[in-house]
Amino acid sequence: MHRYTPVAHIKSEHIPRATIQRLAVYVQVLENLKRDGTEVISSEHLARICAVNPSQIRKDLAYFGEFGVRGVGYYIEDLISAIKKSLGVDRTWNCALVGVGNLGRALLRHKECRTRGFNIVGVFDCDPFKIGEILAGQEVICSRRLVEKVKELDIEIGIITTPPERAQRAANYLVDAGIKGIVNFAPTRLSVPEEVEVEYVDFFHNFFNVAFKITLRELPNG
Amino acid sequence: MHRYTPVAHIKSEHIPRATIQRLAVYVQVLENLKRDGTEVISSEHLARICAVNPSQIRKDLAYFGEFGVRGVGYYIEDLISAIKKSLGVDRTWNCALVGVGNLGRALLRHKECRTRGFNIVGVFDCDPFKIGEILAGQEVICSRRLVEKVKELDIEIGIITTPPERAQRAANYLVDAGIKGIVNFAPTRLSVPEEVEVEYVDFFHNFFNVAFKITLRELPNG
DNA sequence: GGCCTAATGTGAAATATTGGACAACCCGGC
DNA sequence: GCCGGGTTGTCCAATATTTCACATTAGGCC
Ligand SMILES: NC(=O)c1ccc[n+]([C@@H]2O[C@H](COP(=O)([O-])OP(=O)(O)OC[C@H]3O[C@@H](n4cnc5c(N)ncnc54)[C@H](O)[C@@H]3O)[C@@H](O)[C@H]2O)c1
Ligand SMILES: NC(=O)c1ccc[n+]([C@@H]2O[C@H](COP(=O)([O-])OP(=O)(O)OC[C@H]3O[C@@H](n4cnc5c(N)ncnc54)[C@H](O)[C@@H]3O)[C@@H](O)[C@H]2O)c1
Repeated sequence: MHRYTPVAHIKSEHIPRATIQRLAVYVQVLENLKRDGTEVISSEHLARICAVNPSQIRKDLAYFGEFGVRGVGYYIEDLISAIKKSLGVDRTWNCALVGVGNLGRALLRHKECRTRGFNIVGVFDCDPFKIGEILAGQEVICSRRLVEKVKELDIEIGIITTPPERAQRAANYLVDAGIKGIVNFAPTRLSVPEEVEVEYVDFFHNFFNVAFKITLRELPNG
Repeated sequence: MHRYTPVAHIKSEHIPRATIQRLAVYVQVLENLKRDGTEVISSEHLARICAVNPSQIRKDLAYFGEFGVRGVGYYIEDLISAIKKSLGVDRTWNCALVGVGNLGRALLRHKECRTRGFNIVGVFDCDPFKIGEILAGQEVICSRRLVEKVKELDIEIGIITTPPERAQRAANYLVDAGIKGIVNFAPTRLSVPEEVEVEYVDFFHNFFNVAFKITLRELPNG
């Protein structure tokens, strides 16, 4: 029927958001396993670690191709490559960081951004005292110069770490500069044209989740 | 049939995780609207801002009670209180921060943790050079003293911001101390007893999502 | 007080996601 | 080359979630 394809990149019509989320988890777990020297893993074993159902994993992978070997399992190294390629993170994405405060600095110093393929190549702020400062080897640039710099540095993704009341303005600059996607750490919804992809990061959501789950447990009926 | 209950806290049997996620978004948006002086909002208007379906919002709220006024909409202040109460964040949760590196410091300095109800009352690290240091008014304590301190300070939630290879150890300390929930920022899955709630925070998942969505768009078929 | 408008709360239909079962098939041993 | 154990890929049933449609009801106006 169909040929065996070691590392395919076949796309099904629509992929659930939840699948993408889980694929990111699988990569994380697989990279840790690889570091520990494991070479092959079954969907059942991976499922136990990720606390999901084994067929869930196989189904998630099936959206993109056939990466396993029947009777054996998945070769971890190959699987990591295959998932990364499927997600579009088998390459480097140039990013602009807008807003150099506590969080922006923590991100800049975080080497893993680069190793995971998100390379911060431009650092912007509007505070005249910060402009010109060198951080992690990068000069802080005035955010008005975003349009010019985004083109020059071939930036595709903008990271917003300004205070919330400034986030929309930062987004506007990024949109004007022709950015393709925005990762917004400020706790505000942004309004951007339809062709720009926005992801909101808010770890208070995670705190809320824990609080809620604890509260539920402590309810009379468990 | 049923009485009108201004701020109820009625629980349906099972609430989708996605609903909790969205409720957190609603709170964020509502608090911004409140700050701008808006007092009443309809599900339709809120839905537009959050980019969801209006009946989705009404259904999400219906899990917990009836918070709106027919023909009018929702009184924002009341709705915020109602959602917070429903999620279990209408109170303060005492938290322990384990691991005082780049990210840990950024969190400590972030005043919003407190205003959102998550109060970091204990700061722990295993590095002898960091123990004793004062950060944001808090003394860094040796993580071996977690058991003792968690009881003393009435801590219920642990925040892990250690390097990934140390995260499991930090989790073990927290579990031994009788913590109820863990928010783990290290990119590793943890193994903890069934009665401890764990939430994983990894903003690379958000970066992956953006990358994936951009990649999809640029595919031949759009 | 009754009527009209507007927006909620909700049951039922549509859709999406997950889990279970099993045929297909790889690999090593004989 | 064939056989048996083991694990994938996939179809289908079960379940969960989202959306629709509308009856219901609050509030303002006459
Ligand atoms: N610090 C944390 O741990 C943390 C956690 C969660 C969310 N956040 C969110 O991340 C954002 C940043 O937090 P922070 O603690 O780093 O704040 P911060 O005040 O330390 O830093 C904000 C930076 O943005 C710059 N800025 C303001 N307006 C700008 C503009 N228009 N263009 C470019 N730069 C601009 C400021 O000059 C400043 O350097 C906030 O929205 C905050 O709510 C922070
Ligand atoms: N910095 C970021 O922006 C960022 C972003 C995403 C994820 N993370 C993750 O967050 C974690 C922390 O990142 P970081 O940049 O702050 O790292 P870091 O190395 O700056 O800090 C880690 C801290 O943990 C302490 N520590 C180590 N083992 C410990 C133990 N057993 N008990 C208590 N403390 C211990 C260390 O002494 C150090 O102070 C990492 O797992 C990282 O992958 C960081």
